[in-house]
Amino acid sequence: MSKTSTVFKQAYNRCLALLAARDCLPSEPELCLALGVSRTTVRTILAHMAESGIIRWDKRSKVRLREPGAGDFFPAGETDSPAEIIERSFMRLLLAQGVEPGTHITEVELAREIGVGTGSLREFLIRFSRFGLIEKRPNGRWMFKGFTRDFALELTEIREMFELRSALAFVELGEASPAWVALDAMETEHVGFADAIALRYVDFSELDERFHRLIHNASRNRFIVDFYDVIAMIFHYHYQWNKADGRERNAVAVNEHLAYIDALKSRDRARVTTACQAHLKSARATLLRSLPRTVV
Amino acid sequence: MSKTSTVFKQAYNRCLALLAARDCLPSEPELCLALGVSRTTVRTILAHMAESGIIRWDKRSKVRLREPGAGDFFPAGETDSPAEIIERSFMRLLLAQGVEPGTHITEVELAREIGVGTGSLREFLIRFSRFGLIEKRPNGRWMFKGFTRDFALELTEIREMFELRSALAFVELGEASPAWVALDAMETEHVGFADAIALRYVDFSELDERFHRLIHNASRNRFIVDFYDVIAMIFHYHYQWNKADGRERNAVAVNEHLAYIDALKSRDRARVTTACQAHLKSARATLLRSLPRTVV
DNA sequence: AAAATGTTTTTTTAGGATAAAAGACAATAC
DNA sequence: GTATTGTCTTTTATCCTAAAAAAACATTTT
Repeated sequence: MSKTSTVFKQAYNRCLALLAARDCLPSEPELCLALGVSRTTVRTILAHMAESGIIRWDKRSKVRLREPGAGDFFPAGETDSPAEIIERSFMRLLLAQGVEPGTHITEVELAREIGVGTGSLREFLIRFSRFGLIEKRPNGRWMFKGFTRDFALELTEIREMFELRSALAFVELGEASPAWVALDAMETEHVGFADAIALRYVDFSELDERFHRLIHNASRNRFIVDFYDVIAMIFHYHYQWNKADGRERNAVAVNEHLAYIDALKSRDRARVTTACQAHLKSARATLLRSLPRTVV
Repeated sequence: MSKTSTVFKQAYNRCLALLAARDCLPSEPELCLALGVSRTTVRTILAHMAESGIIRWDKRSKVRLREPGAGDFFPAGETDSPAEIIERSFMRLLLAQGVEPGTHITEVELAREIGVGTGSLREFLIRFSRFGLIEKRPNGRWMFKGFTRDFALELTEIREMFELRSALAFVELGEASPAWVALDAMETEHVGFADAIALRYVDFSELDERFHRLIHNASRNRFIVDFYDVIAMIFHYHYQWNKADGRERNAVAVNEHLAYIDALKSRDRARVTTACQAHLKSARATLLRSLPRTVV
């Protein structure tokens, strides 16, 4: 097979949504900007819409013939790129399903199971191997190390080491650093969350990630910043499938963050150390508590 | 094209070397063991040797007909796997040639330059990106960040953090741990090096790597252990092309290692901290001193 | 003349084809 | 009966190719 047409399908769906609010479409270059794709793709979309009888397309006139229905959209499964499909399927396998540590698997087998080409899968596995959850074995085999208690402990050990160092580097930032402004903005966001926590608790993980990234950036060390990718991905997927006591957990985290922000603003290294360690300790406890039951 | 036959060519050369000392070859399974390849490959080698008139092969008899000459061996360039060629070419480009920070390059271009398929190259680049020296850009482009002073400082910052922690973990290892035995063996090796340093100073980098890996392993943290891969690769290639004052540098390092080993054996955390930091500080200085002249 | 459209060329991507290498099983020799 | 060889099947690594998407160029419309 050849390259998948997810760019086209996604843009097509977005274009249909766009059409719902208007009775004709703008010029091709304008559509390129609006949809974020090339003109080639825009023209493919227009041709497809004309063929489906949604618009009449003749040169510059692109008139809507009928209201686009639910059946005109490409289904959700088709609009995902192989990379997205792989990441989701793989993380589900790893975190939600909980693969036994030590399980071996071949690329071809996994590719067939997920329904993608071996090339895309291999690329993902190589990229993913730096997360320390899989290992390349001779003869193109991969070993799942499992999302174990050991993994969680090793991950949090590095996280605590890096974040404390970053937090202390944060304190040393000059008065003029934009990070202080960003920190203030985040404090406000956190306060907002504390009020509406019950309603929007799922969105908190996004704010959480931004908050910790802001701190890690203060280290001005690419290895520390990059390492947060590992943490962010694990937490993102892990919490997505373990929402059990998310509400209470996030309420606690918001308060810890606020104390942490307060400490940072005080520029007091001892206070920062205390607040940072307190928050990371509770984050570690949460992670450990929600480990898959199958592992020791 | 298809899979390269580097396994065959390498094994063929090794088999020729084997034949020089004997007048006939052993059984196929024995050759498999001796050469570390499958019987399929062994049989391909035997067939090739028979065709070249080096041996007469009939069932179990594999009699040498003539002394293998220099022309019978596959040339050095053909026996390297694409992965090896890529790694070497790329590191030369990066460290020896010194690419300007911010240089962009496409996969196809680089693949053509090195003379390998884009697939192999892409695989390498993805794996290599975790070293923090390159970055993937949209549209299959890659950006070289350059082997700059900043990179060296960021790298050594993490190294020092990780190694000190590992060294202190080493001290806590139980009396029965095999690491202590390994440490003793290494001490002996180091003493040997101190005597013959002038002759074998190039081999020291191998011992150096094993020594530091032994310490890092004590951390029992996969992220710390894995990170040493980055350091080892950088140092390996970097020193390979900057042998200027290798002799003196290694003499100093051997002595620092001996002091470091002594401190570890004393189980005295303060002494370990001092010895570890002293050695890492001088390693950092050496690295900084030998940075490409082109960068600031 | 400026902007849009029509057409062609280049680049990217994902998957597959193919030879290399490994492995499995059957047949044979010692 | 065990070790070795002959033959066949499976798996792997690499490169190639088709389609998708972007980009460039030419033409037309307002």
